[in-house]
Amino acid sequence: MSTIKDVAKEAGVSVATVSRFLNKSGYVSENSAKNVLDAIKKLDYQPNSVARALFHKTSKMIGLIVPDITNPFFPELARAVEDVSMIYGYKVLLGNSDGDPEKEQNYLDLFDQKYVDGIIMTSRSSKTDLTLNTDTPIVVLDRANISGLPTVTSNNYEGARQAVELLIEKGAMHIAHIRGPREITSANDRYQGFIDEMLKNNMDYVIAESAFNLKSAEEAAHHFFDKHKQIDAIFCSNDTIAVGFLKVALKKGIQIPADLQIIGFDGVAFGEMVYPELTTVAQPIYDMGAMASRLLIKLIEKEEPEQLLYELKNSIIERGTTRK
Amino acid sequence: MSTIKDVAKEAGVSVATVSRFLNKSGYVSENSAKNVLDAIKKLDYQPNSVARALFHKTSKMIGLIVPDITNPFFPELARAVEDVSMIYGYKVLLGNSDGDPEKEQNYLDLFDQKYVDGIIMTSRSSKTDLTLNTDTPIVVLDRANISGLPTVTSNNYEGARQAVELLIEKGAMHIAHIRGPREITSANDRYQGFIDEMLKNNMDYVIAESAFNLKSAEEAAHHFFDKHKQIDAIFCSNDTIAVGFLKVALKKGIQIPADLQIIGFDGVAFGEMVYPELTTVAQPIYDMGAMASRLLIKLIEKEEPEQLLYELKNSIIERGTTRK
DNA sequence: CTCACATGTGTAACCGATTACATGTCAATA
DNA sequence: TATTGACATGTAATCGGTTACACATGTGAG
Repeated sequence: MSTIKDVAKEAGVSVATVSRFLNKSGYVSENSAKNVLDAIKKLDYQPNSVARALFHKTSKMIGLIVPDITNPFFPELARAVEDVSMIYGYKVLLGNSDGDPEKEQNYLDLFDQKYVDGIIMTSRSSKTDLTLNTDTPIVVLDRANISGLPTVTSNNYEGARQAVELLIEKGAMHIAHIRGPREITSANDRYQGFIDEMLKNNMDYVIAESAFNLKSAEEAAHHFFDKHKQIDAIFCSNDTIAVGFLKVALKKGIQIPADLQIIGFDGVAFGEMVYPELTTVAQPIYDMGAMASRLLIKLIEKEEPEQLLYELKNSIIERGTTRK
Repeated sequence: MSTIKDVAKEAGVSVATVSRFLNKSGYVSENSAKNVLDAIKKLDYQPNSVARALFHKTSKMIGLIVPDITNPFFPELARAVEDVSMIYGYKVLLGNSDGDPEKEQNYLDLFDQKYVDGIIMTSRSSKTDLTLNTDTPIVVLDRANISGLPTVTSNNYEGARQAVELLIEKGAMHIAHIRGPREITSANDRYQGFIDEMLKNNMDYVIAESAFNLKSAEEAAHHFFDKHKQIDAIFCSNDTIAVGFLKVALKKGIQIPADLQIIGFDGVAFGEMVYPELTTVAQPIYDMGAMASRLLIKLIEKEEPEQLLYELKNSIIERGTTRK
């Protein structure tokens, strides 16, 4: 690897001139410019971004913290973040936190040491759990409960409401909701949206609970179907739960969607892999990631963003687990 | 953010002493050590890793290039890489290449500029497509065709063979293989394993082809089922294709596994989400990622690794798309 | 009583960039 | 002719660490 000194020597100028050439700052004569350019090509020189980072206290990197990249919601988010960051010249440092505030703090510290320019995190921690370095802008994604920080979410409440509307419109009489964990804001919002819309329609409902993973969902489903024979529609707090219920229902020989309609939440890719395909309230996952990146980059570049809270709209995708 | 100078001043010693203390190198008196430690705590000092990186030409980061983190195979790999890297104190810089050699090259260059200590890449490019910086160790994952580089794969040929064995054992008489793209080594190996085992058993076979995505698989499946009525078992080149065929078969009212058995390859999470659950040749995805990290870290730390090619074993997971 | 060596510490060079500042040339202007 | 400002370039300080080296001091061996 050649350095700016090598280039300077090769071009017969000082390092300052090379630097000015590279950054198009200050004056460089045409002649020098040519020599420097030739030298750069000859030596295959690439400026060292660590040295730059040290001087500028800036790394052109953004840190991304997700609970678990293995959870199908996050790869798409991560992809979006990377895609738009890339456009603006930022690279992505990835961290999995498992939702553990300690791991989150580790990454936060680490990111600061590396002079990342900004951080995007999906977290259920509250502001008080974390020591935030106030010079580094942070955008919070999906779970909107680190109060005061710029946030990108979707309207979970409204999405849940619409899910219920759809089920009713499709003739459902006895609707159940499988809610997600109580620590997760979005699960609570979806729950509330469900409740409110049911009450508005004067309908009775059944609530069950499951974690956001397949195993937990299947267990819940087994219990559920043993107990509640009359239910003809289920709104699940996310697609994983929905798929778990779908599987168990199929196994029990329940006709989907004739006897039982199911609607999930998230709009994650595997909703299309199951049969019947899963009807769901789709979050604009990619857009949320892209939005978060753009917001963060505005913050980094000290532009005034229009808003600090972006709540994107969900849209219902009707597929095979609800009636035509 | 406080610097080593602040700490030195606070502790009443020179920066060299602080540095020696931090790195446990050279001599530091007990008294100085105590003062330094107090100062560090008081100032909440964290050494700046950019400055360190500049001096050491080392960043404690490893670069990970995957084609597309959105492809369900890679999150688990990425997770494994991050988990073991973390243990050894390395962080992960992520890049999606979309299999494009130009993007791969971009990340490679970028990683060098950032002084990453090593690189893990999943790539179908050949060594000649890429300009590799020879000081930075690289481990290639999954697709073993950048010849000469240390590699971690699974035995695709053998896995395919076993898949055929299983189908025959389960009474399949007319077996088809849906092969993956010809540019992908692992798809070719699986194809070859299929062919060889079929010939060995003196059986006729049908070959069809599909890209590794759901849409392409479903299209292929529609064509396939229209044309080949007598087929009673299908070995698919990966789980995505298998799920696509499963869906279309179910839609056509084909009984699975009674009339048609299906086996996939990869062992990706959504194989358990469909019903019937997908029988598959499971790659030890997490282990492969972990192995690649450990191998890379050995290379980084100039330890002599035992081997340069690790070929892990696949294992068949019998689930619902093959007979009991 | 020296000498050798372990212990302890500070000064300054260095990693590879950026940039403030000084210096110098040259043409246009007063 | 003296002054000014645009153009051009180099020197050296700086970012925040690490470490070679020089220079103490103290202790035990010969």
